Amino acid sequence: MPCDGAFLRIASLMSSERKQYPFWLIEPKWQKFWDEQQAFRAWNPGESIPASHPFAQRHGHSPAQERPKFYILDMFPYPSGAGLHVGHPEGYTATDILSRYRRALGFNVLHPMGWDAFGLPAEQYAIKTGQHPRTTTEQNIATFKRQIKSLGFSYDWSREIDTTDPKYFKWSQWIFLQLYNSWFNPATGKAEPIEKLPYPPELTTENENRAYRDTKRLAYVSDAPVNWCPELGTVLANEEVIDGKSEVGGYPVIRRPMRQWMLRITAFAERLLEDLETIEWSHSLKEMQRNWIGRSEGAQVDFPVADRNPNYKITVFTTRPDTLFGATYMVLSPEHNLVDEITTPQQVQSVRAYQDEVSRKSDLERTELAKEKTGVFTGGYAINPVTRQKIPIWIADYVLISYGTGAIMAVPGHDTRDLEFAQKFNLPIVQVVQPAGGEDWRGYVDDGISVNSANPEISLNGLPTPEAKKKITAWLESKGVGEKTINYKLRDWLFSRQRYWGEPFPIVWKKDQRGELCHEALPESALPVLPPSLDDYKPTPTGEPPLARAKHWVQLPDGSIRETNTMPQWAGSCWYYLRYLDPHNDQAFCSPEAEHYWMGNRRVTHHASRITPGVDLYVGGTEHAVLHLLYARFWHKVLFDLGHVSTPEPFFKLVNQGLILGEDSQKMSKSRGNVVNPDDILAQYGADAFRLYEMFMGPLEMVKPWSTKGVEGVYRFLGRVWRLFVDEASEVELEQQLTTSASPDPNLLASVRLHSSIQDVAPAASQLKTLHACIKKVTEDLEGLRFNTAISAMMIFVNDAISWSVRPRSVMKQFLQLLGPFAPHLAEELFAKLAATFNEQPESLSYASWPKFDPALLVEDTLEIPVQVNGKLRDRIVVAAAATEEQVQAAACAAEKVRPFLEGKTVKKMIVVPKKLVNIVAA
RNA sequence: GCCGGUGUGGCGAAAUGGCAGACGCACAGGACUUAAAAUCCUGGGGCUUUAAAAAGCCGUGUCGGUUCGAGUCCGACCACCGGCACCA
Repeated sequence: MPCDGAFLRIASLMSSERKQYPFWLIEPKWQKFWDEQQAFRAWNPGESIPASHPFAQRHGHSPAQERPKFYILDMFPYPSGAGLHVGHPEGYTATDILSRYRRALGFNVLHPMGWDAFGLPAEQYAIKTGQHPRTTTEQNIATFKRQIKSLGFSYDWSREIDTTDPKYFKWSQWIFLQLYNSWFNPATGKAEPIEKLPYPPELTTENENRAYRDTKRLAYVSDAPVNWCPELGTVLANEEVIDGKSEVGGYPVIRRPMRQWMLRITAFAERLLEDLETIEWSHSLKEMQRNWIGRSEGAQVDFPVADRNPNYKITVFTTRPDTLFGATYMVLSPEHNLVDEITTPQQVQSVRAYQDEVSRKSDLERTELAKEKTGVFTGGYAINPVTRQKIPIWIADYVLISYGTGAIMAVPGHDTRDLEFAQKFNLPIVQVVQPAGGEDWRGYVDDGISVNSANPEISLNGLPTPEAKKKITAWLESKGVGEKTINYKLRDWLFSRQRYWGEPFPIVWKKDQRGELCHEALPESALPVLPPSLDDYKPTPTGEPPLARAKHWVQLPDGSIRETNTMPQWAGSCWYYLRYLDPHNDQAFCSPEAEHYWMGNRRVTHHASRITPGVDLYVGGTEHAVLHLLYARFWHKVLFDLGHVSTPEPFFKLVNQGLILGEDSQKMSKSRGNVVNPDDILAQYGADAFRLYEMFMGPLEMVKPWSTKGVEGVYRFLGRVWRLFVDEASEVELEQQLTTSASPDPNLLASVRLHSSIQDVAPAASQLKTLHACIKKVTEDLEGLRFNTAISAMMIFVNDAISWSVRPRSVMKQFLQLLGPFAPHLAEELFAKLAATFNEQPESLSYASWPKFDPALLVEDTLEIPVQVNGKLRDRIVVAAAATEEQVQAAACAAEKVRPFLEGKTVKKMIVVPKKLVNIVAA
């Protein structure tokens, strides 16, 4: 495919359509210039800055760490074979504009880019074609990088990272070891080194200690049922399964017990929830995280099993302990481990049959498709601890083993699901809550007043639900049969995958004295653990990872064997923002100095004390709301507890860019044929127009449809800017030269002369007003991330300035500074031309200090003020800006079109909003 | 079902409680041109009255409220988009 930039530019040059301005000469010229100059290199503490670098020229020789920092981050892309789509540059343009703006304000800006390159698509492609994933990954990265570079983003490419680079994933593995070698201390609420773990006194042998230790690690091995996707040949995390299908590819997922690595994210549930208060994320995103964590407050209650050894008890979790008197039966999940104990001989057959039937159902069949409740009676009974009645124990698949305790007390009177079940199976339904509004109590699930809820020791009758909950919980606690509990929906993170293209675990398995397999961490010196080379990357049907095929790699000389699972794609993206801080450090994932400077805080923080900003601004799509963003927060907190980072949260402010839809307002997809290829747009209109259009479409966070006509609009605007600055005759000459010259030579741009109206004269008051209104609007809008209205402010400036017969150089120069962050190539070109024409010291626009607006210049002498009568606009009056309220009132009443509306009426009141409006209330 | 977001011209959109529709697209008219493209200028919410200038009325999803004044604040509802969902 001839998708080379130069080729496309020549092709577009030859097309009949006349171009607005020679962007195809300007854009590569400045991209090359920035590259050669390393213009956007961010400086770490202690680094010496070459005197020739524009940062040094602007800020002198003072060390970088004395400048305020600004860390502005994009979600790094997965370099797919399809190349960049128009959604990527939306966020990237926004952050680029802000990076350039912050540099102009004098900040030391860290704005890096990298590649999240481990993952399934590369591996599947490898299986299909037989190429090593490394090869395709490198090709894809090269394409992405070329496309991203052609947009002129001001990334510090010296910090580029690639998660598949052993120099990078060495530290992903290192962080895994930190998790492995830590435990969560509930007393301190923090991750602590595993060496500090206290052992219960009853453990005596080292084997017992080891087994205990292994159950406490933040990275642990579990045999619980997991989401297995046969089609992908791997297990998946809960977060990667949507409606019972794999997020990638949409293949069926079944539950199956497998020995897997888990990360103890649940220990951090409360902190992950609480700390959302300390960061500036969108309301909806925080809500999604809260939802996923799914905290609910309630009580655990023990129900003794009747007619059995009293040690048998069923523990349930309920958010409605106040309805305990209404619990008329119990339901266990079919997988619950007490089912076998409880089931009576008569019921064994039907229970087994049901368990068997359920186990064959996918999650989708168990939930979405199941309209009718199913279940069977176990034959066993439990004792309701408050009514002392025997209540039947059922099993049913509407009770999930993975939530709460895997068992419920059923209160059919006040729970929709229990009611449905009870009606189907003729189980007793009693009322224990009286609705406040007199509705039917059956199936009433909201708060009300407790009724029928008393035994000789306790009565809830007459109490509103919240008080009834408190009272019964306290009573249960006093009896030792229950306690207040907080339950989370969040499950521990399934962290291993049966894949080739991922980080190997730094873990080996050995046999202990008794011949049992146990795991052991490799020492740090063994890192990075490189994956073996394989001929066959295909998953195995048994679920054994493909790495197991590399026999020599798996077997170590001392007889131990390597862990053959690999880490999920999220591992690399969990901490990449930290590696950017110090990407070439081979002694640590990042130096403490770099971490303190870039993640630390020089500004004053607001409310709670623990807050430090971390990444100042993070921009990316919502699709990572509960995956990457939750996992990264979790890892960051562990690193924080262990003293490796200085902030509890990684990303202080986070903005989601909205999805860009196709021209037909539908999601872009190949099948719909509405996909816009950035390369095409770039070839036709140039990078500056592309960037500007993506920002002009509407607010960053909104979902919005693409319009190629809209690109033409901003492209015309850039053409107007060009013509505002350059001499038309000299441009015609350039065009003629271009038609004769074989290859486009950027040096030809030198022949373009500045427009003769641009002169070194003092600006008129009206010109200054136009300029300063623009400075004010653009500055304020950049602070508020309102790129679309900032651009319209610049359009207003140009629409005005184009009619000026004299264009004062100082005004035009400041306008270019405003334009710079948005359309950097064009602005640099004109900025340089301006300097050259007036023999000014050439200055890099990238580091020129941001213009300041002067409010005094915006003050008007006279004002046009609308006059309303009874809230309806009737006329406008012109008054002196200094006019008193009385004068304004008099002028308003005297206005020609106002008088007819006052005739025969008395003026009751007059509202005068200074400099804004007059409203006359008359009756 | 629960949670969140969004509803403004033909379209993308803009408006610290104070002139609704800035800016742009599309469209229409004009200038330039042999012509077209490009460019430049002008005009566009709806309805009614008028030959016209002009004037009046209506208008920000629907209904109601607060206010001198509501796209904006409050209450109820409707539609669309996104997330979660047999979560006890």
